[in-house]
Amino acid sequence: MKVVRNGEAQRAPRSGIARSAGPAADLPLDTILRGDCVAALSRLPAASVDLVFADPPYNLQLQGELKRPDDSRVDAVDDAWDKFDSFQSYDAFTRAWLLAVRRVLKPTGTLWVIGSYHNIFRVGALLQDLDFWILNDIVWRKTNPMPNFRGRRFTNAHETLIWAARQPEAKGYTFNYEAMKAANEDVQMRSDWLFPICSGQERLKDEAGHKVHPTQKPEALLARVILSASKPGDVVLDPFLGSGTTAAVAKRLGRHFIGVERDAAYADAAQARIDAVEPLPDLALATAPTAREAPRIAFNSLVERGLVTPGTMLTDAKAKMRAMVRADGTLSLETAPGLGQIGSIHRAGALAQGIEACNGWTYWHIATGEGLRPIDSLRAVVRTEMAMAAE
Amino acid sequence: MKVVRNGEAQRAPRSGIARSAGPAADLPLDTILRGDCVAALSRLPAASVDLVFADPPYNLQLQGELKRPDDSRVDAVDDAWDKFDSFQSYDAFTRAWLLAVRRVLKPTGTLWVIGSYHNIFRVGALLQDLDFWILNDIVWRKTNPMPNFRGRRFTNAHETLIWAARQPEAKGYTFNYEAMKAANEDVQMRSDWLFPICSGQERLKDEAGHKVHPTQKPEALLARVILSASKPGDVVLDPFLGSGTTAAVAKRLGRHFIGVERDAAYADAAQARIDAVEPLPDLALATAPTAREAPRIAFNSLVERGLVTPGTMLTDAKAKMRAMVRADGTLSLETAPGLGQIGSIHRAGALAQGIEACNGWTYWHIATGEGLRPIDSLRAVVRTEMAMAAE
DNA sequence: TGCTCAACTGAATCCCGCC
DNA sequence: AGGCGGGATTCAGTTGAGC
Repeated sequence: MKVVRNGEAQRAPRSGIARSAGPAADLPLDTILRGDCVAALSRLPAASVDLVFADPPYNLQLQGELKRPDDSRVDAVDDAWDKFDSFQSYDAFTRAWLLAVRRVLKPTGTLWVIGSYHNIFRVGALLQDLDFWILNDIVWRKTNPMPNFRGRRFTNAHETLIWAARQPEAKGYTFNYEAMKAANEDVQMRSDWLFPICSGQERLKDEAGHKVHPTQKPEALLARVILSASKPGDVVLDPFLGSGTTAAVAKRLGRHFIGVERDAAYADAAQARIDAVEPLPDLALATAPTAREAPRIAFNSLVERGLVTPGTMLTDAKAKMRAMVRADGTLSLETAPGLGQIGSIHRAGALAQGIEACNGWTYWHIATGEGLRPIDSLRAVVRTEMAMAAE
Repeated sequence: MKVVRNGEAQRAPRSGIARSAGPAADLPLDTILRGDCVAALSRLPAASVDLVFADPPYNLQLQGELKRPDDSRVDAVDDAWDKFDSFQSYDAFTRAWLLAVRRVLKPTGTLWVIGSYHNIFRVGALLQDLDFWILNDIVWRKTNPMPNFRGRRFTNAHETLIWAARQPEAKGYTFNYEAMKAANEDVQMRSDWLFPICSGQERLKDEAGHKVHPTQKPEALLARVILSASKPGDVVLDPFLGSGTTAAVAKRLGRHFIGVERDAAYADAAQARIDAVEPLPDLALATAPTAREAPRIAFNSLVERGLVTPGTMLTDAKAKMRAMVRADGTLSLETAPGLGQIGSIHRAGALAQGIEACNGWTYWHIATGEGLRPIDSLRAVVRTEMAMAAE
């Protein structure tokens, strides 16, 4: 399928603050659009949204009354009405809203969809058919799932989320790797997440004490989605807003939201909920400075600043390989025979090990009063100096 | 789509003894059929198999080569059998073997398929299209998955299994509910299972020490599948036998097996492996208990559960050092100058003291009505929740 | 024999900005 | 827009050599 790509998307700055460039002026930011999501999305400018979270109808095939995905009642429920028709119309519905989402997503934008085994396989296959690019499937493990009452199956204790980029080979999508790792005891965040279901105080209830929405998602789940895949100031869209969890969490986390909801009662409850949310202060939001986003420092600038003197010998951590620092910031390998023994700290490190690539900042060490230290520690000094100078 | 149903299917007895009636006389029991699985299955009698476990190619669609941070190359699954021209051709392949499986399944039979996000959505959607009836999707959580080396996604730490009945409203399929519950410390077995990947002694190696099959599954996984969904004496079919895990476990557990494998080297290795298996005595066929998961709690989960609010200030025991809790569960040191003052509770604690490592749980304290308390004291609440969700 | 440590490994759709 | 090159990136576990 040929996909229309939009050229107007803004590029986020490579370094500096993590907050993205401002959203397009004609976006209905921080509002709930009432009505059908495909129609509402078609009125938004193309390539304007950073992150989409979608919690579509699950197409639960309950015995008895059947409803179409658009919630219209099936006129004549007779025996001829078979499941294939139901899947087909669910697929058509899914395809329609996925295409609408694709149009409003920035090229660097990503999409999350949550579902259960009733619908998630269809959604995932359609995502692939429509040329989205799956980045992960995520399992939400419920601490407190509903038990299986009949004892005829395993307790259905999880739901599945799919995280997908707008297109294959998407570069530049947001993934706050360091924040996720730090949030997970300093090991990489995995694809299986553990959260309680939404209950207690968090669960919206009407005056009669009945739950407002049958499938309200926990805020913790949305918080992890939004924190992992967006930056403060980004635009988060939820085409099936329901009780408004996505919008409430986005607001609290300093993101803009756009919600679409066609049920007036849901939209009213969501609006009231969102209004009561107090955004967190900026300081509690700034994403951890990632190594990738840190200002680039050339090794040569260490030489220029006098932190490293030309002629200094660098070694690897075991002091086996040696290289001399030259005045232009390149290294000269001491022991390598033949040609090509001069290059950047990275090339020299790769040559020293006989491998293709190497991070010279961590490979090469310099002798100090307290023993060998990686030259990366000198770069930290420069970075600190620059940060102080900027204030 | 209209699905061809086989009229010759036998009706299983409505109730009765746990051990199934004997298998059909013309079944090639306990053998490996060499060749293409669709062709092999077409030669089996219809409605003759109780349980199918299928581990089809995943269609991984790997692009280039991947290297670890130490520059070593990841030994990827690049075999020809995993390559498909398009999703369309993968779908055609899948549809063909699913239809072949449907024919040989008894009306009470069930099918398991394992896959990853690369293929499982297509398999699941096709199962539904072909009128199978999904009973559960099961998540195999890996204790020791391969990390994400580039830090651009979540660690892909699970695979998905679909458990489906041959047809909707299937009655009389086997689910050993009590055995599963007993194996799970007397609470219902959930849809998320925790197992290590297959390695060590269990992993088949050739004379040169290379793995025989790139994707050998752990026996523990197959044991749970077979113990949950079949009875002793049942016929278990694996259309993609590979290294023979399904057959080996089936034999050990007192089930008959039929394996199909077209690669001669795989089939030879599987045959040798199966020959070495000693079936368990009848009395020992009771299920083995599963180990409980050691609860590991991230500070972030306290934030996600609302036990600690973003913006809260933590201090050390003497209230000298201060740090602010951020929305993603990381801390921001208040007094450290320059960059790099954001990190996990452990990193922040180490930074605050100028030491290499620190247990943030005991270092950081939170103000309560009864004075400062270590944040470790907040973990008990989460531990209780997690213990209930653990296996 | 027992301990330590280095080396190796696993179904993986794994970078990005600048010229 | 394609190529170049700086430089960022890993967890749990097994095996075997060395002491």
